[in-house]
Amino acid sequence: MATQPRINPDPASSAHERIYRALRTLIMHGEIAPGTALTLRGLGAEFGVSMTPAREAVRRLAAEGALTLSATGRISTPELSHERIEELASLRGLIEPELAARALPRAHIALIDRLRAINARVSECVTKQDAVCYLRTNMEFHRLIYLRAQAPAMLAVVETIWLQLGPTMRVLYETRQRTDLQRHHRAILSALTAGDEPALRLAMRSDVTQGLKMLEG
Amino acid sequence: MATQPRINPDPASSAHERIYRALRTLIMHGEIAPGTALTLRGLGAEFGVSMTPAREAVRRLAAEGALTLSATGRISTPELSHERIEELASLRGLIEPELAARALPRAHIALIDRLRAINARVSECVTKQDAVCYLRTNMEFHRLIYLRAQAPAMLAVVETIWLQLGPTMRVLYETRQRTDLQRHHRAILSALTAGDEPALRLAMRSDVTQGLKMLEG
DNA sequence: GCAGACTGTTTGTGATCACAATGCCCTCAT
DNA sequence: ATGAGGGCATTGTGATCACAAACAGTCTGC
Repeated sequence: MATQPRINPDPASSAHERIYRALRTLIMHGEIAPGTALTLRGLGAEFGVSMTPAREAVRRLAAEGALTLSATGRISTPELSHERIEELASLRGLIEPELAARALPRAHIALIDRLRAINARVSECVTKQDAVCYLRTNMEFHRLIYLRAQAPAMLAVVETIWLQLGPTMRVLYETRQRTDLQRHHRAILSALTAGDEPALRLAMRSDVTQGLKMLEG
Repeated sequence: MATQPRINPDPASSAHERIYRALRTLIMHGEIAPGTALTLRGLGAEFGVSMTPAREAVRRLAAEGALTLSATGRISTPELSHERIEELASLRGLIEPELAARALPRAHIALIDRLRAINARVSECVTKQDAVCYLRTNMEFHRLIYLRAQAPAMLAVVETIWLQLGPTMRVLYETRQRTDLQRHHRAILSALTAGDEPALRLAMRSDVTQGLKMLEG
């Protein structure tokens, strides 16, 4: 691999940024099983770069909790304990209703229509039994609401939590019964339409907590 | 600077870890003003290492929001907008009461005594008009409570938020009147002693939100 | 048969270097 | 006096290398 002259000076497409985004998406969508081992040289080779940018991407993802570094520096996707899952679920249950409530005053009919469209795609994923598809479109649903809240710092925290849950959620949604996954989304849409903040907070909290609580005990 | 042979193989004291911890403490305690520029070579020289570990520490801190990377890659401590401060304050107001409530069943008299001792040191810092001292001991007070909650993921999120607020809080606490900074801490101690969860949640929320809300508007 | 030592390989860490882009400051023309 | 232009120092990026620790496989000795 010869030294590649830097063609593109755009910082948004620097080597470590590309690896970071690619890995982040894979992890958040649950496309990497918990406990999977990664290597810097492997990642570098996979993306056609040296170890340096791979290391930076890994460090960044580790700081966000998306990857685990062992005591000896080995890299792997995290295997979450039940306690940790409960904590992360509680955090979602605290923050996401707040984001929804902040989005509510700005939720016009156009937004709700787009949400309905995404929700239809969520249903497709459920009937197709496609966990990755489900996770991706479900996050899209939530993110579209939260973007309206104009609260980037809160959204960043929530996305970090999604990231930490990613590998585990995939396993989770493949082993559980999929009944009524859509009920909460319908309740969210109703509350958004009616402008009913307490109902919205409740529906959001249920949607977020329900799927994860069943892992405990 | 000649190549330093690796004396200490302990991963907890690797070069990038040392820089990370040192910088993190400085930032969280508000010892670096918002908008201060840093350089990789400068940090490396300061800690007697090359750019490589400095870069990793910076990348990690940037991922946590403790440092800002400009579009051209320049490194600086963040200058938070009022909106962002409000968001971070709201997050604290959501999460920290929950942590306190989780700690409550485990809060024995020994813990409360230690909290009283820390609180006395907080008072000293206030009378000394020492902002850094105040921030450090105040965080110690909160962290000691939250450690009892046995919720490492939640605590990590909260500490990340403290980290983001660090440089700004210093400025904040130097320009405001310091009346009744201790009132909330006393209320927290009372509620802990009485085992009164609703009062504890309320006192914690007030303590956390009060100081930061005055920046808006 | 099996546990423990050993060896070759893999892997993360940190240093160093080349490079391009950025930022800064001085100069000069208007 | 001021703003535009140019050259130089500074800075982040990525590649490459040396090194030591960790891991995995085998082999030996009991």
